[in-house]
Amino acid sequence: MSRGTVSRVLNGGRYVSTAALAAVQRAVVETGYVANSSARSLATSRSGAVAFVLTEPQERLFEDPNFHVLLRSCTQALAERDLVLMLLLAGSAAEHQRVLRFLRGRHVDGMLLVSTHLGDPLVAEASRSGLPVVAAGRPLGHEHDVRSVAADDRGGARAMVEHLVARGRRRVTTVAGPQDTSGGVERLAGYFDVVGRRARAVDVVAADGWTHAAGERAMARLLEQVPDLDAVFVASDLMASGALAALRRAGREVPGDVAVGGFDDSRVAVQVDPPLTTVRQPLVEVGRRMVDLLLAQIAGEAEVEPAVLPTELVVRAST
Amino acid sequence: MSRGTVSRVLNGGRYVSTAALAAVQRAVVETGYVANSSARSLATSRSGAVAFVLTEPQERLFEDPNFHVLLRSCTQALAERDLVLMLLLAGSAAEHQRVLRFLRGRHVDGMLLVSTHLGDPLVAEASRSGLPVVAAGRPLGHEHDVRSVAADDRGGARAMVEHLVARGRRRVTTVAGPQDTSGGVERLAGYFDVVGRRARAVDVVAADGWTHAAGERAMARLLEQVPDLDAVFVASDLMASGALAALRRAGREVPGDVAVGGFDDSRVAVQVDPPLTTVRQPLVEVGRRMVDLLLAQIAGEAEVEPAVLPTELVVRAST
DNA sequence: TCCTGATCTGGGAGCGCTCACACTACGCAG
DNA sequence: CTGCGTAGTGTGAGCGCTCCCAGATCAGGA
Repeated sequence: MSRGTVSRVLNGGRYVSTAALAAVQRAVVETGYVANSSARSLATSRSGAVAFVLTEPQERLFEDPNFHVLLRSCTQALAERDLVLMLLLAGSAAEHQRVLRFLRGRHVDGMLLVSTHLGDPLVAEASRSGLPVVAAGRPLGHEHDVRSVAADDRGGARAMVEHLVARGRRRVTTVAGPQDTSGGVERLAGYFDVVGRRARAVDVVAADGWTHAAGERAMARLLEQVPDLDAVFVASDLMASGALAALRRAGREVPGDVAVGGFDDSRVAVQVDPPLTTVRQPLVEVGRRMVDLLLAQIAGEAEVEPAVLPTELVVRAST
Repeated sequence: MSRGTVSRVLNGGRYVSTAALAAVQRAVVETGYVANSSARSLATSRSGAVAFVLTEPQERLFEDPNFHVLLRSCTQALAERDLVLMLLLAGSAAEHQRVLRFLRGRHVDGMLLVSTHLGDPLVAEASRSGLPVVAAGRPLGHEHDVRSVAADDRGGARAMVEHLVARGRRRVTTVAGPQDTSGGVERLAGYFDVVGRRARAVDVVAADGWTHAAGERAMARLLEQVPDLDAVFVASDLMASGALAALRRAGREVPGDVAVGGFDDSRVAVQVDPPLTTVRQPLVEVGRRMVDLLLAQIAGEAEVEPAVLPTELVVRAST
């Protein structure tokens, strides 16, 4: 039995007699043989691993459940294709350098880029390196050279604001997300789509982060600027939980005095009181599609159309 | 300039002249050379990667912030030593098989085992395989053959129950965690340490999961069994947030009617209303120590003493 | 002067695979 | 009977490193 035959069996078994195939398979089971991955990588120049790169400072990562849903969904989708996920953090400058060195070392076959900000140098470097890359969310400033998968942020925001208006609310305000991220920009655009000419500058406060605390701060400021507001669309559930805290502290009833709408339909939406009306983002699907796009790119397929997945309004007690 | 010299420079530079060293370093910078990791792995039979294995069904992973703190801390600690973390899920039987095959293929130099249950076959396999392994939390049934790092669950629980008693509460009950996990068992033991002879069977309800929903269910049952309870120690913050919901639904004021103590000091502790008195688990430190122990084991050091890290009572408004 | 040991360099061997190609055997059409 | 295509097998080469040994150079002591 030659090495070549064994290798053929292990890689799909074309041009192998049934006798040889059975013999090899039996031997594999008996000896518990597992191919050495480094040797295989060296010979094929494919590592079987994909990097999942988080460009985000500590606080958000600790807090935001969205990342974890995405992380899990990507891990699973990769595992189904016998690929493994390597988790890389690129929050600080030092980490950033390490990630770049790592990618250049061709440890991985591709890269999933999560939560990028406008001007993030990693996006530019990634697109320049020639390594297959797929971003979660529209990569601001690199829409044309980096493939991406995103939820329909703008459409979802529009649906939410329309819902608030349909509930009879007169003064619909918004706590927007950070404006250097695609989610922040798009969801605010959706708000303006509906509010249109009636929009006033004071009705909008952009939070300085996607966190609970940032949502609380932004809501407090919004209450100062617009004391008679009766509805607020908050650009994420986590920020909305902070907004609820600010409203409670100000003595406003939800939804009696103020209707609150969130975004994401993450688990915090049902853990707060009252449960949040929100916009469901199909994050599990986003993860799967990211993996699909990445594998297509690794295989050399040339599709560049970014994927945009539909969102869905989920009505609960807060509006 | 020979390959040998270059290799020597790249690996610490013993027995290299300063001239050669400078020349190689310059060349590396100029050409942007990065060593190929598969080739290096093949030659050294070290992969530079460590597996982070989650043995847990979907729901908990989505919910519990503890995992993410641990995940991040391990990722960071590994990165500082130029190692990379591979995330593996072993929730279902199929995933389980894949993980085993993966480990046997020597893709990784070691394994961090998180959230194991009593009777988990992965623990047995891991300890048998000879691959360096460190578990988070005492690995029930394998305390002597698998190294571990854990917080002082029992001591922390004791401090919390003592605190409730010191607050003048007469009927201190507990929502315990699942009894097939070390956290569940140890924290309940800490409760009994304080309550001692006065303990009654009806005062204890073990939840069937570590989730918000499980905490809510368990609390509802506890209220049925002990209508006059005036304090409850809940074995995790996430479950405590569920317990708060159940108490609110039953019309009980917190902390007026019922004092509620949690465990973990995760971010949910400060996001619920009222903020939870809880027990801080040094999870970041746990992650670092796990990595330390694992690297020591990989290096062949023989220490087997499991690490137990101190906890700390954090008093907030719920008690 | 010669020997010894320390420092440094070069190159062969080998890590465990896959790939490409040469080769055999065999069936079937011309 | 010859030629040709196809299924199946064996083998050399090579992926890009590290390890190890042989050899060169040089300083310092006998």
